[in-house]
Amino acid sequence: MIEEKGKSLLEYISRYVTLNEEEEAILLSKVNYRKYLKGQYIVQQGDVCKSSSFIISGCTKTFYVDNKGQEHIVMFAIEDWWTSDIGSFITQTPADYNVQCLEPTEAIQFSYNVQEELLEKIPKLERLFRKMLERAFVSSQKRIVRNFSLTAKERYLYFKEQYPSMEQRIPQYLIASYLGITKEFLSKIKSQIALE
Amino acid sequence: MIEEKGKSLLEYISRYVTLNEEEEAILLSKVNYRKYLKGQYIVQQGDVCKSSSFIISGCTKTFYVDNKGQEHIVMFAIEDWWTSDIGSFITQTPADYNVQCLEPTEAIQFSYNVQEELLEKIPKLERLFRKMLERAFVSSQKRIVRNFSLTAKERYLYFKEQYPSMEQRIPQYLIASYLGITKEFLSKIKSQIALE
DNA sequence: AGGTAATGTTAATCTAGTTTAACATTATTT
DNA sequence: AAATAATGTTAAACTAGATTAACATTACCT
Repeated sequence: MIEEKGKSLLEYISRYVTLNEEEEAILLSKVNYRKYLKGQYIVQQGDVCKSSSFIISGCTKTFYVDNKGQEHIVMFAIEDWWTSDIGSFITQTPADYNVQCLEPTEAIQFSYNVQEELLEKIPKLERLFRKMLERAFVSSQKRIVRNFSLTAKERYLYFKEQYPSMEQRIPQYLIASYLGITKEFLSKIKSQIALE
Repeated sequence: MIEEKGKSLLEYISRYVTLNEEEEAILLSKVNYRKYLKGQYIVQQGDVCKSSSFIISGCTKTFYVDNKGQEHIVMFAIEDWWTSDIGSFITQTPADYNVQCLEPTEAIQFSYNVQEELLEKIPKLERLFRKMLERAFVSSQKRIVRNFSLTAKERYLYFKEQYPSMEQRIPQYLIASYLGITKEFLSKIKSQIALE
């Protein structure tokens, strides 16, 4: 089961480090395959995030509910993306974010202990995670800059261009939240674009 | 020279991984100590960022000049912080950001090649960089959330509380830029706080 | 197929933060 | 000590985006 499902994960990993067959087998023997229904939570704000998930199929939203009860989308994840509340995962303290499935979602999960164990057995994986984090950090920084230097319309156009497949699958009001604007304003932007 | 200056770096590293004396010596023999005057650039937008810098003393700003000519502060760095344009550094492509010294600044620098070499000789360093990046990524994500869910005043108060020493050393108009507001509006916020 | 919940639109009013511009204060240089 | 540059303040007019509320459309459930 995992062997078959693990294909996309191994393919992903091979972009960063080269594992031999034995190492691949060890890895797949330790991780967990898990299926979620639409609407189910992978992580809940307040719980400790026990594992980080590599998405095989489906789509998730990561969001934060502020003290006024407002939901703010932090990120989306689709096939071949990782998702978790990293802050909670690395410190094993309660999560700030929720990760919820927008579609039926299949994931391969690394529990905290398994990840530690794997890093010990296959030290090459340190390099994998380092490189993944480098990229994640860079794109997070770039997003901060975009949020400051672009208007809402420019941010929307950028999102559309960068993640065309997400634009189709995700409701507009969630995209608005990701962009940091209201759904009404996104609607206005779209109609404005339409008659350009 | 490096031995003496390297103390704070080794201390910093020891918070993440344990190096033996030999490893510490190798590390210090490979890195470079460098002094900058106030106003000098460590990285310039458009150049490839050749090294990443650990600050021993002083203070830097990382900023981005957008296509309207506006400066946007991405981050500040003081003693015991790292700075560089990581995106440029890891891919060895032209930098998006400038890193400029706000004070006379001393730094220990890891060139790209030296970092690669060190990672090979002291694999434990993979773990160090992974852990540093985990923290950097988490705090970057948190900043995105703050920018969405807090008002300008709340963001300013948070900054003051988190980085009291920076608040003293850095001109208000740069802090305003970091917070994503104009200097005039920060001035207004401050006078409003003053008469509360 | 019909009913309900989820998603999307439009428009009026409002507000947090911007812009412009003039002036005040503090450092830095000579 | 004066002159200049850098930093900080105030206030009026303006705008990007929020809020509210009513309505339209689409998807989902039985």
